[in-house]
Amino acid sequence: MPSRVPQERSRRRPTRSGVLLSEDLIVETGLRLIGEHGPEALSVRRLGAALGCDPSALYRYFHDTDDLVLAIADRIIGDAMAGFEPGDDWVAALRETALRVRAGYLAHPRAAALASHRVTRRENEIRAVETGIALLMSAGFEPATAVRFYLAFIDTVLSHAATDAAFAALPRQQREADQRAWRDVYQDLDPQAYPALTAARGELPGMADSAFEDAVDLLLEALAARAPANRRKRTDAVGR
Amino acid sequence: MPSRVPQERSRRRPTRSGVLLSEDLIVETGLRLIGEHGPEALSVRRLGAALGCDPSALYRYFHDTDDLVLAIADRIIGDAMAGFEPGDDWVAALRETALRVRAGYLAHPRAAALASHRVTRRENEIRAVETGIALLMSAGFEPATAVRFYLAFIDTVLSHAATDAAFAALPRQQREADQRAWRDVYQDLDPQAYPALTAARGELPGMADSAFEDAVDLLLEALAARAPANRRKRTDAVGR
DNA sequence: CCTCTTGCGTCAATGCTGTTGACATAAGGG
DNA sequence: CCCTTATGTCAACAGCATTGACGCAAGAGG
Repeated sequence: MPSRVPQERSRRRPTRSGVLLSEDLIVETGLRLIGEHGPEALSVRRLGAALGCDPSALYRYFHDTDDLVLAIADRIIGDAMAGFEPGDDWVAALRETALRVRAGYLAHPRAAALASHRVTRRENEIRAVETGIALLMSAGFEPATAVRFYLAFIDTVLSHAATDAAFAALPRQQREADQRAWRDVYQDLDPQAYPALTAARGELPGMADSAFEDAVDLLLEALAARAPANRRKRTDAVGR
Repeated sequence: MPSRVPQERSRRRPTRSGVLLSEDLIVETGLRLIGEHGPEALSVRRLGAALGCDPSALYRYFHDTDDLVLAIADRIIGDAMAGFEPGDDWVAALRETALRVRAGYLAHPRAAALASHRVTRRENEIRAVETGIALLMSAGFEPATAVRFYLAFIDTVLSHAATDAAFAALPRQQREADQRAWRDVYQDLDPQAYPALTAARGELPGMADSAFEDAVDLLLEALAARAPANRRKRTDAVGR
């Protein structure tokens, strides 16, 4: 069997039920399936049924299911970063990247649970990596350092976003129970055994909120402090 | 079928191959399977084969496979923080907390990947939160700030640890493909379209490594910079 | 010591899952 | 208009979790 996943398709044939398949349509249907019925609903058989085609037809478009998952992940990235143009302030640009990625994951929490820990190797991700490393190099970091710190930055962003998405993907009951936990369980503790928690008692409900922005801001603060071009403005040393 | 998972067992019968099953033995065998043959080796069939019993016998001990995974995860949690005593240096103490959590997750990635986004509300977690907030208050932070920053810290640690565990939990093929991705795909890019990636080409293989320590160190750096008691030593203002 | 109950290991079956090789049909270039 | 071949379909395989029925034997009661 030669390459089942050709680059371009000139001979598009409708399926028995009349649908014209395409990579985009499959990815969108997969995203919809996951959104409606949870991540476990993404199987070639269900996808085939939802699309009105034989399950094996999908292998004409994706090498295997993992390939499909990566395509879905890359679509989320692309949607999140669509229209993004970094300005002059590299810190602000990285901050917006962080917020956009998080928003993208929260828009598809159940798909994010599946996709958030993967390297997609596809166009949208590559463009995002290019932009991020360029921003850090414009801050004066050497290429090696820029790569390391970009990785630390984007891993923090993706990890937090995945956590927030996983929380958002929980059933309402579990989600609210988790939120109440910080108020209920942590309120009646032995002051002797837990002095710090007792002192901070009134502040604990805030634990239910996401620490995403605090974490990102702290990280960017440390990066700004270490940046050779210390003035938060892009040096344009690397151009564009 | 009445409760297949009784609390106590008085009538223990050896399996056909002579093994006496028990919850502990099953959990240990599961951990061993994962350790020896990778996370994908944990299936009721393989576990049955490894134990020398019919796969369905496991359902006498665990309600379903998720129940089994949680039982395994439960054993992991206690191990990670066992014997931890924070010293005088609050930054070093938080750093060790981070490393311990990550090590505990990485030791048993598949179980960790499943359990890592939940609030346990149990003793070990509460003690860790107490210790962490106490450390930040000893650095001079107000209770409200200490709570916020502890959340940012522990969320970063848990999220990164979950990411690393999720990666380690991938099937071998996908894991190796993800690692190769940075070397293969990102090497032959159009220098015009991707100047930063081209400049950093030689450094990209490092992207396959974990950014955990960089991220934690950057975060602790920012916290130390913001700490009112700026000398990295605990003030003992909060006691303990 | 025998008998009866029932816990628990075993077997077989169900219905999922991904994946692939062979086949048929129609699209569209020459 | 015909021929190549891309692409949708079909059937089959192997592996997965799970469960109901079955029967052996462990251990309690007499």
